[in-house]
Amino acid sequence: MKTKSITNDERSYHHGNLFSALLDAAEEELIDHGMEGFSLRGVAKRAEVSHAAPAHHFGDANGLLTALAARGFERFIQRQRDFRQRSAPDPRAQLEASGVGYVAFALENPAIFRLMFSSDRPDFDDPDLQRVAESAFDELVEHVRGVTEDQGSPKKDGAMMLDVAAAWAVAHGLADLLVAGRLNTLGSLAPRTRDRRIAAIIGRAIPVIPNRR
Amino acid sequence: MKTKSITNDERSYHHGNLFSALLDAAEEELIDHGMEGFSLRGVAKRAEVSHAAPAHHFGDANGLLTALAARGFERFIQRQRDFRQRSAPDPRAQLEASGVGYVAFALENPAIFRLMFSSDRPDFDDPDLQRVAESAFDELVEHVRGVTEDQGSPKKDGAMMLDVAAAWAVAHGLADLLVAGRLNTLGSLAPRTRDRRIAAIIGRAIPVIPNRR
DNA sequence: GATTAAACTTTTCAGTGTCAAGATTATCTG
DNA sequence: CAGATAATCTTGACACTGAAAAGTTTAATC
Repeated sequence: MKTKSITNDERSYHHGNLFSALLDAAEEELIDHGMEGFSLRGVAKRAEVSHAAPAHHFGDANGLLTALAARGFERFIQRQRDFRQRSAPDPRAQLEASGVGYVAFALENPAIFRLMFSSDRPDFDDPDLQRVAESAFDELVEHVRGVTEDQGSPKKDGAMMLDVAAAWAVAHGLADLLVAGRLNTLGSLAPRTRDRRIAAIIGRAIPVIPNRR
Repeated sequence: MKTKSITNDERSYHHGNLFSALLDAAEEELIDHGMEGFSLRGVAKRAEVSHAAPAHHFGDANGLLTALAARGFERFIQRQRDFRQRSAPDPRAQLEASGVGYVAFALENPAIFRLMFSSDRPDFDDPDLQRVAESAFDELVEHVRGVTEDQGSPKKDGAMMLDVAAAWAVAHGLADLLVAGRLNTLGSLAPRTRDRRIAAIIGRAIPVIPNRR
């Protein structure tokens, strides 16, 4: 009956696109209060909807966070592509650009990044989340392969795995430590010089000279 | 009056050493239920004490977690020392051993590790926690310096900072990804070979040949 | 245009962290 | 060795949380 006439025509009993509205609200809630103070009821209040409304779309609170993490991974992938496009086309520059994008995403979205990598709450058995998380991993592997093949020495799978682990670990370590505010010698630098240092560090992950060991 | 005679003579009104008993209980709680399902009342129940008892020793729940994180850092430092002692004495081996110890601690104490590095709850302005966390950082810096000085090329502070960031980032990245179960190509290896790979990766962080760039 | 399904609300419940007030024991002072 | 005082722990209350159940409103379908 009483269609609360908000500025816009929206807001009848059925919200229309509560699903994405709740994701937005959840992201804000996470940014404002952190994982610690995250509250499903707070999210519902933000979306101007009853506290039980989210359940219908996401099951429970962790379901909402799972969907939010999945959306995070999509943007995460996209951000790395952005950095690659603006970079030189040679494989090594491309890999380093991916890493800089990895870290940039983390610094731009610390709450989401932590949700994606340092939380028990998202359900990584969820098909959507699993698919998009794997896809992020696959792109990394592809760019590592690009570098090693470019260096003329096609490696067998074991050595390849070592390179992937090394590249991923540096990028992730930098991102996680910077987000936690633990690497301020790097973090307090101006963005441009900071990104140059990050690229340099990531470059070390895959040695130019074929390592013996 | 009624001293409930437990097997031991303990358990009067005053517990005696509730402080450390609560830390132990909190650690178990964290291991069993994760940061997600951590409950102060659950901790109190484990220590067979009323739900408000922890407050007197730790203020609030985050205070308890702060103290737990601090104890974690002490063990963290100790674990790295263990690995160093069993390793060759040359600077590079010492640094790599530190890194392997870093990762080993994380894999042995995933819940505590996450509390130390990926949680908002501990208060890093707390003097105790801050001191011990800095001390962990200092040892790392010292061993990085050891490697670079050993290579004959004494670097100025900027380059030194880069080396520290690189070494820390790889170790931390490996630890965090392994704990999250995201690096199973590495994580599913037998411990000994796994540790060899980890040492190799960490070694890359500080290039043998002075990098130009 | 009636029936069915989907979207959302209201109510309720057990569990949480924190605070205030009370009970018990240890410690310190004379 | 008392008597006071402080430290330690318990009890009870409160506002808040996530989830489940049942009810209400709108959309979709036949």
